[in-house]
Amino acid sequence: MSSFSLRRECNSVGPADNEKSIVVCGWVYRYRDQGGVLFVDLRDRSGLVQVVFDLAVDAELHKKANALRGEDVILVTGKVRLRDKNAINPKLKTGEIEIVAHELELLSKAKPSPIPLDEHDGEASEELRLEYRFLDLRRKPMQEALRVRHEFIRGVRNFLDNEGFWEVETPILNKSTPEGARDFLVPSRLNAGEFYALPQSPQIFKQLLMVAGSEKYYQIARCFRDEDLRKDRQPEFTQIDIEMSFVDKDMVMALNERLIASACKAAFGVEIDGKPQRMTYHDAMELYGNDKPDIRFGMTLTELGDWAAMTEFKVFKGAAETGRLKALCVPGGAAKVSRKDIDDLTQWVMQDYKAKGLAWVKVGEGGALESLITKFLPEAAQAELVKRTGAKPGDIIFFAGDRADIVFATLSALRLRLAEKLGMIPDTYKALWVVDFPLFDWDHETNSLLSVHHPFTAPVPEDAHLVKEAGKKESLTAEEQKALLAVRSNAYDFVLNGVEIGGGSIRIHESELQQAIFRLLKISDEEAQSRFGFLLKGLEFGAPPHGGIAFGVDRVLMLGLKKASIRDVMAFPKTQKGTCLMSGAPSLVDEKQLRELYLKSTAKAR
RNA sequence: GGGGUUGUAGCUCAGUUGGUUAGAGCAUCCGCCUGUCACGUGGAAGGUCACGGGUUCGAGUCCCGCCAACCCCGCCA
Repeated sequence: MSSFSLRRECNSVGPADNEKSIVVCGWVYRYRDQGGVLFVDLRDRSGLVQVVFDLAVDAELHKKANALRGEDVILVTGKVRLRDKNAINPKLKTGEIEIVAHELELLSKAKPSPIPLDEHDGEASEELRLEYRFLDLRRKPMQEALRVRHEFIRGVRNFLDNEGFWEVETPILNKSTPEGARDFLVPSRLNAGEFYALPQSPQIFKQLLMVAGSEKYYQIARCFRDEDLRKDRQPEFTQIDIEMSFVDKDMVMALNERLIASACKAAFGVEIDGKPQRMTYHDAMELYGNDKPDIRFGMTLTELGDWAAMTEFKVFKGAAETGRLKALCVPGGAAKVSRKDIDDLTQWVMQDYKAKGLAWVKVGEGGALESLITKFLPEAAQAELVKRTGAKPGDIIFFAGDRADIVFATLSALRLRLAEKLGMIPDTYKALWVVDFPLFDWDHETNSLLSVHHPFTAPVPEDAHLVKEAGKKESLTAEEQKALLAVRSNAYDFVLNGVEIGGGSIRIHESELQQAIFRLLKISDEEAQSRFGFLLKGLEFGAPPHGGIAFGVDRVLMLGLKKASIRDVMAFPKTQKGTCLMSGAPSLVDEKQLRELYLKSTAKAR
């Protein structure tokens, strides 16, 4: 029997083990050389325990221990001993005992770590942490993240298993469906010039599993999208992918509320209170300027479209006529937002959100409005403005008047940035469902309709006839097409603290409706057949009504663990340019490999 | 593709108006210390100031370029 079989986890050793001879293994976390006595804090996945090497007990062993350095991997055989009262360390779970070493085996010598692993020595730059990820993952916060991630996914599996779901795997090597995000492509060696695509999500397969009679499917699915990265976006990420048959929207939403509550309880130990509220897309945009609003704080937008006529300000009047005019009232902002801040904010919204400027009004202590534009605001307009925005002395009001999308983007961004700056965002969790998204969007480039979600999303039942009727017509005028922008989709997004963590819909299960949608999206029969003919074919062979959802595991964990990016909840994430600083991926490959794949690079040699 | 921030010892950072030999803490190496627990303590070693140009008598510092990491816009059905 090897000594390993006798091993105890460091954190498991306690007073009950007094006088017992035990084996512990792990990494040298800290060592304290007192001359005649040497202490080693030994770390394994479970935690820390103090090992003592005493010159008086064994001089040879003490000398051997003297050579130990941080991160050396050792095996210690020793006897557990209760510490003296004054030597107890209350900060350590194992602080009441220590292990008097009788044998020491150096299992693996370690070079000095290029990054600090001791929580008290701070954190290296992320660049170095990614290069030495195998060391970074030894640190407590990262170990914790991996553990919680495991608990979360286990919670999901337990819940869905209890609800009768089957976990089914779908292909990673897929057919490319150039729709939505950019595909990662994989060249086919056996089929010259042809490519697989990595799945952006298992969307079509999970629908076909419903056609296949699986009824309740889920998968912890890896998804791939070749788009630019953000702190909450990686080229590969993990989704809880779910699809159910014979359900309506409310059933899907209700199940997922319980799922998220259950998995969060398992992972974070928190009870999520009550049912998340539901908000229409329309309300989310009008009140927050955003389809994924952070509702942990108020500061909602004020409608000023009809108010513009009370002013003598051409900029406002013009905006209200051709676009929208809305305002954001920032409580206490008059003193906290300086002229310099306003200048910076103005430059920011012009640069990033295409705003033409940023008008503002401060409410003085006496209630009088102070601004460069007050001269355009008659008494009555000023009073009405204060009334509508609910502004109090000391507040500042920002205006955005422009094309609707610019107004929403500008004020939404301002709201979030100022709330953060002024410390208005409470440290809580608030979730909501956003529903009644439009089914179509307008593509200004091609002057045609686009899917907001994906083309398999069903309209709400009340609006389905509009789509079917429009689909029957040979051609539609621009007006007829734009009328369809009012059609609502039977979709739902789950939003937590201003982050979209899940989204789904009831799908189209009738091929007639599906074909109408394709016609409206100007996807020809041939094109539809070549791109997703296998789904359309499936829908013709008895497809049950079905719907589902997908949750971003990384994003939920980022929020639950209060991390600044999803990189901190993934074991081996990529940089913003999609590279792996540890492995060096992506990399050049041999000419021979390319030839086998019928590929030739057009990249210019560096 | 665009805007911004950062880059100085192994690590985290300081470095004034452009001016002598670029500093500190931690880590490393050599010592001292028998009850520490982020031990303490004496000493030593450690620098392509990301990289390439330029301005200047003189550049870590100013200018131009470039690379990388990060944040944002575009993009992400």
